[in-house]
Amino acid sequence: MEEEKILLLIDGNSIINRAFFALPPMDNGEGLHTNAIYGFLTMMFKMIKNYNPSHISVAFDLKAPTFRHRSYTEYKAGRKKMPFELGMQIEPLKKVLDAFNIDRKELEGYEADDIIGTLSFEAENKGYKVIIVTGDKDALQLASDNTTVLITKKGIAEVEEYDRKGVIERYNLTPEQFIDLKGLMGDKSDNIPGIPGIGEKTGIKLLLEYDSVQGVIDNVDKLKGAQKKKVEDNKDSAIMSKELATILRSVPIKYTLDDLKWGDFEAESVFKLFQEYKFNSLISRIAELSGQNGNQEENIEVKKLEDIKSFIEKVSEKGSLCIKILSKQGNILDKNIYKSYFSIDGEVIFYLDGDEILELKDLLEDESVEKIGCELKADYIALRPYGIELKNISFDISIAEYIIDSKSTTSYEFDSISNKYLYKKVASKEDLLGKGAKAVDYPDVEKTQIDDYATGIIKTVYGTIEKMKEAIKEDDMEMLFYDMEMPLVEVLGDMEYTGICVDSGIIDTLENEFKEKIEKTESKIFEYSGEKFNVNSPKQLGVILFEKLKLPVIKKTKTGYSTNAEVLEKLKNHHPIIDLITEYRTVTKLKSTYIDGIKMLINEKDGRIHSKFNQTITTTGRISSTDPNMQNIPVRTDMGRQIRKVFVSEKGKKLVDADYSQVELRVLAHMSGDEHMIEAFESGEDIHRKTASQVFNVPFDEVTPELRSAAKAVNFGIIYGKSDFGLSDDLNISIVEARNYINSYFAKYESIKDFMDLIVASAQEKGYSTTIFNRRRYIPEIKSSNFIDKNRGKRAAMNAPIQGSAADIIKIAMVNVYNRLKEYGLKSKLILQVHDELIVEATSDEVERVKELLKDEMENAVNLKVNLDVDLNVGDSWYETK
DNA sequence: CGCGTCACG
DNA sequence: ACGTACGTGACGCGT
Repeated sequence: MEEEKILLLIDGNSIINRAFFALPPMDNGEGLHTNAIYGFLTMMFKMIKNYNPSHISVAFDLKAPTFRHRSYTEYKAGRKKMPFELGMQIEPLKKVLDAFNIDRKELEGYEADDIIGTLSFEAENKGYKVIIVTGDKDALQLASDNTTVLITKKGIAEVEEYDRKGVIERYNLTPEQFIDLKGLMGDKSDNIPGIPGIGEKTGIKLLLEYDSVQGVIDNVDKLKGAQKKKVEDNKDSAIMSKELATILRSVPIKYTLDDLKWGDFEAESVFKLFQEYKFNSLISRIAELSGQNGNQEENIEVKKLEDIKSFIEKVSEKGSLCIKILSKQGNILDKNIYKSYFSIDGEVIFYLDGDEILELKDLLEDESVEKIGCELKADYIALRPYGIELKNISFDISIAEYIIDSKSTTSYEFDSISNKYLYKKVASKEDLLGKGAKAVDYPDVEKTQIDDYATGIIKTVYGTIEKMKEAIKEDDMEMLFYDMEMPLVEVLGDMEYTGICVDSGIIDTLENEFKEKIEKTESKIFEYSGEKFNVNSPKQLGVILFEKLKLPVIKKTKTGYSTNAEVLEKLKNHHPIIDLITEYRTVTKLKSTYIDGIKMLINEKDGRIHSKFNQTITTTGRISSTDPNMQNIPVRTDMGRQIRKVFVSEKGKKLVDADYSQVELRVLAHMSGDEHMIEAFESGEDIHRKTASQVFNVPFDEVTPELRSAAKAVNFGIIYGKSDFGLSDDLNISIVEARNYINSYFAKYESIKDFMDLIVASAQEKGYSTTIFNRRRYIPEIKSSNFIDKNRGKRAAMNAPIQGSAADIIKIAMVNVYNRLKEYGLKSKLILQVHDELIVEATSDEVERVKELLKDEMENAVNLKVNLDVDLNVGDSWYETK
């Protein structure tokens, strides 16, 4: 059966006009107003979705006079000129339509209406269904059984639908009579006179009686009084008005209906325009639209992997295999695989059910077969309970996209990658499982949907991998990607799978200790406040402190009084309740986040915590940790540090903790090449004291504690681009003094100053800054005209190379440590990374070798202009490794 | 789900 | 003159 032909006709001028006045102003940041284009497009997309047209054309008016002007010079006289902000949007809209390969028409001497009338006439006769969209009711005359006219109401969001029947119901008139109505009542907006004094109501009444303008004129004698006179006096005007209001249905325009076919377009050109116009929310729609029409992919074959032997042969020959494993919810240590999918070429996809994966163990562990995919760490972990160690994880598109553009706002899931590179909408994890779900929860999800989901991932991998390889090469990030990030996938997977042991006895002890302390402190707080309230509610606390106890308000937040630690510090001498509140805050934080939070996450099978390490989160290249976050376990205060007693080594093992000393400052010394800073590190002395002695020109032995802490604050401040204001606040000195410190610092370390200036200038020019290993961070806001954003961008530009290079270095060290432990056949395992610190759980007999290995690999991860220095500590718990 | 708060490097 | 240090994640509250 032939596909139904549906023609969508849009009155371009009418709709863009409506859109302009209906939407608040928008612009693309470069002076181009965009609200009308945006409105037009959202309207058009809605129509495409609702009516699924096979053909589309958009008709425009031209500035040149039309035949109507020639027959009636007053036609459309007095119309206001198009606002400048709207006029500038017409050409860009046409560009978008062209990019979509949507037909558009304009014809000198005729209006958009007439073009629409002509196209709809032919289409109707050829059996099309026609949909006309306009804001102008005149078009109702075109309604018929096969032509539906949509009139926008209230802006552009809603439309009223009229077919022939609809017009009759609404107006008691046929579509043809609608022209007669215009003849009688005229049209103010077009300056069509009609018969003065006859409006919509009278007009309809007359037409019901006499059928048409001619009918009314012929029967003028039957009318009475003033009405009779009006009609007699304006006969010619009525006839002319009807002519003016009649939409032509045979304008001399050359076309064939086939030219109006819709659906075949270059998604990339649309994407580029949407980027230029900053239509971020519309970008994902491109994929939908291209999927909906013409471009649709043929369905890929998904079939059971039967002939394992020949499959293995083929894979070995090809040397690469794309994998996606879907798991059921369950314990990380259990066999949870629901279905595994494989492809060699992206054209045929094979699957195995559940435990059948064991048949591919050798292949998956074959170092000579590259494994490609998306978020392969999950596949690595899913295989571990089966005794399978996925080897040679060589290309992960999620990680590739992360290093290509590590925006903090974008997701690196395959569906957004597909959107960006392929302009195709594929079923996302959320589409498959619903919000929040993390694993396949069979049988909630239809089998075919699951296959489609896996297919989407594998197609995306094959569709994007070559483009990504090019981008990586282009940006000189091959070492970063192939030698650091990709090997790290297995390392992080292994860390996650291994986990860290917790001592539940200690957790319970601490829990009770904290609980008692909280209760005691709370009741003392209530004594002082004279009433019970929720101390954890900043709102209620604010009322007690600043209204009931009338303490001075130090700072306000958007929503009320600020009660943060800084404010409480300033209030502590005003009232004894303050110290209690601070105490309460500290202890509840420790209990809720670190005791209760961690307790919930202890694995019931092995009594360990399997924190997740994420490789695609931070903008700088650092790793992040969640569930729980093992990278912010307290250490700075004594009470907080107690938490570290919870994290222990297994019996017969030790924790070996290795941390880099001043790695970021060393990176700064290296990158800037500053001779004095390098010399400071080469001296092997305490770096902050050494800095103080250099900057303030005092002998090393005479550096006072104050000078040392000033130097330390400046050293750190420099890394973050801190201002004199911030420094003065930190050190409790005047801004002038702080500025003097910074000036002396830069006077001594001239090359650091030059380096920082260079980074900022380069980021301003190129839009990004880079680490030692060419990791990029894009900083578009550095070009912002907003002072605050711009300055924040500058600071980010200065910090990213330092923080990022340090992240690069420890990643190299991690990969090397992991490989050496394996290579030597040691049982010790790398289990944690905390930015500049690695923790290995070592069997007692291996402790010495592990210490040596850690120090060696970490200090020699890279060769900088300064040495790297690692401190080692060993203990039975994390608390002891200090 | 945004906000305020606070834990880490 | 602007506002004032980079990068994270988790919790409880209140809408």
